[in-house]
Amino acid sequence: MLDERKASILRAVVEEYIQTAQPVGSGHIASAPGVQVSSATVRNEMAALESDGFLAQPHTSAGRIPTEKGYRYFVDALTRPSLDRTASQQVRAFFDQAHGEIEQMLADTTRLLTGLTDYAAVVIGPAHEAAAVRSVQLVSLAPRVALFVAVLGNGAIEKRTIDLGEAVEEDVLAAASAALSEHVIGGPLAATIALASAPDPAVEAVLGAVRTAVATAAGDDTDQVFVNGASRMAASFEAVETVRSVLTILEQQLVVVSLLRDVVDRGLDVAIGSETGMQPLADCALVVAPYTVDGEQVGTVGVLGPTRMNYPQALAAVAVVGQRLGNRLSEG
Amino acid sequence: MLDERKASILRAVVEEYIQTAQPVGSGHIASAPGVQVSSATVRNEMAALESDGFLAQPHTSAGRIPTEKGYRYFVDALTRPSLDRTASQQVRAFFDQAHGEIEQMLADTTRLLTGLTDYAAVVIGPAHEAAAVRSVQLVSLAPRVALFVAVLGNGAIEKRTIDLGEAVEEDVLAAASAALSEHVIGGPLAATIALASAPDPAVEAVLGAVRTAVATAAGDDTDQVFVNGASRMAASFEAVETVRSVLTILEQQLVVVSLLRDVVDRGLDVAIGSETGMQPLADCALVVAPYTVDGEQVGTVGVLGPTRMNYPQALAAVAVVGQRLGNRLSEG
DNA sequence: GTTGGCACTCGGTAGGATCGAGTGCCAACC
DNA sequence: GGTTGGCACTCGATCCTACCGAGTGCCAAC
Repeated sequence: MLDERKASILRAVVEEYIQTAQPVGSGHIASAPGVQVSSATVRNEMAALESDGFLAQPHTSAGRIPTEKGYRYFVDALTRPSLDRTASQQVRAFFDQAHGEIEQMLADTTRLLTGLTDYAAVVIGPAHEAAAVRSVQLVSLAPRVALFVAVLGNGAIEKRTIDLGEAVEEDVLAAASAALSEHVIGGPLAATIALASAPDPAVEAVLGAVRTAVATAAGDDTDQVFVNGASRMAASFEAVETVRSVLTILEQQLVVVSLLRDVVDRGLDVAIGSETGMQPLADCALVVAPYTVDGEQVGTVGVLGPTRMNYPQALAAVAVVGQRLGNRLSEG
Repeated sequence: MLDERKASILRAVVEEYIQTAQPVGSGHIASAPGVQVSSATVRNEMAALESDGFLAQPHTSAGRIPTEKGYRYFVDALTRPSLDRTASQQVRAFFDQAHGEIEQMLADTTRLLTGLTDYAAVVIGPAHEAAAVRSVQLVSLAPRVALFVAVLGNGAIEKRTIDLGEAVEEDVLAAASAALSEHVIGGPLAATIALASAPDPAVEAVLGAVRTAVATAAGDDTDQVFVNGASRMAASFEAVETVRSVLTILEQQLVVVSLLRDVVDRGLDVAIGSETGMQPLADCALVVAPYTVDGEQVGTVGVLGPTRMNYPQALAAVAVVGQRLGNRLSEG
């Protein structure tokens, strides 16, 4: 725990550095509001903060910049989420008029977040496993190929191509559809698909193909990920190499999902630099918030920016968007 | 038209510059295979090529770099698409094992293209307008909300949230589904949706809602766009600012679609720099190829790289991938 | 028409001087 | 004892200069 004055100085350093991206010297801090001591005193305190690991010096005769520990303390103890009026109005307006397909809405949500924060935004869609099935159907596409289509309660669709092996009559397909409907509708897809069966061996063969098709891809890459604002990363960093490696991460949906999930599972709302566990994100910070639909945690929203991000704003934006998105999806 | 020797020199300059990204001097060219004259002669020819607008000099005492006109001549007259063995095997292997959902396959196709070329890849999915409908269905999601689901012949799904205005009985929804099925199945969705009607006013009301919902969003953003390898842009350019503006373009799906469509419509397979018509792409070249399904042109594949891209390779890769993708989608 | 020769250009690099923001330390002060 | 003004010091950034060399344009000779 830092004493009052050290805390004020650390806060001032972080805030200044976030704004200017330049190492900040004792002079600037001494003239900042909230610090009423001379630059010499500030220097002493900053030296102490440095030896405690909250600040670092790029080189001897430069100002200080916050370390990861410094940012962490800032986030945990020195600031609180805050969203300005226009931003919260923007959020309100967005969710008031949001409508249409769920995928479109989630994609638009990423745009909202990048607009609010000017960082890259990620939204992970509600997991399909949990959602109740409203309708299932088998549609013949080609003599030996059918499409299994399940409509979920939230308007999402789960589909799977079924290789039937041999030509199957329309009415067998219809019978299989009926058998599936009977057992699956109203429950979650993954859990109930095993229950469907039929006495007729031809129908049963089709059901078998459907079961395996649904099982194989389940939980694998069924998560829908929406990413937006990757171009903002280029604005946040000087080095092209940094931009490239961060973009590479953002392009890998599976990596992004596990990254966000991991952070949420650790109970964090911010992961700073190495806390992300990914070396290419050493200069990045990730702000996340899970959202709940009908009380159940089903997805995550987040923004990815430089470690010197505007944490109060990002935290507030992500929190309120997650909250609102959950509400919006809960009402159906 | 350039004489033989000027052509050889231009080709050598372009090839060298593509490889090294450095202005190339007369000495290098004179020692290149296919040019048997002294550097002095090369200098004379290069001066001529410059005054004809094929080459440019960054500054007086530097080598030459190709202009857009130089690249254009190179592409049109000095080179032919060529793909090395391993690359064509990669393509073959990919399409031999490609299977599953169409969206997944298209997304994987972008990955194939970035892998082949090391540039950003774009695939525009088959337009839904043309595809024959295999199945339509109305699924109730909430008391006043239904989901219209159409399964298309290629395995794609078109869906639309329907705001019913007031609560509608299950059986009315079923009747509307049946009426839709009757008129729409077998034809293209956009064209046949207007035909569906029913005597019962309650059912007709539902059908009206469906018609407007399908009509409003038709042809708007129904194109599926898949982009991959944006991080490669960062590797191609020095300036972060360039990377940022190109990324901004790639993030706007509508812009990407109209860009590719525009190039294809002009009958080009390559758009170089300002030929793209987009200022931020001044340093980029776009290689595209439309693909056909059952003889009809339904989509486009392309790669976006720096103007100094490997045209022979990119042209060949895009052409063969477009060809194979069309075949793959035609066989159903 | 081609070529070797040559003076010239000019970006890139290296070395050196200077500047100034910022530091650590110390003695004086309250 | 904590705070502060003063001061010598550090070191990156900036600017200048010299220099190098790749490359050019031009010209006279072949």
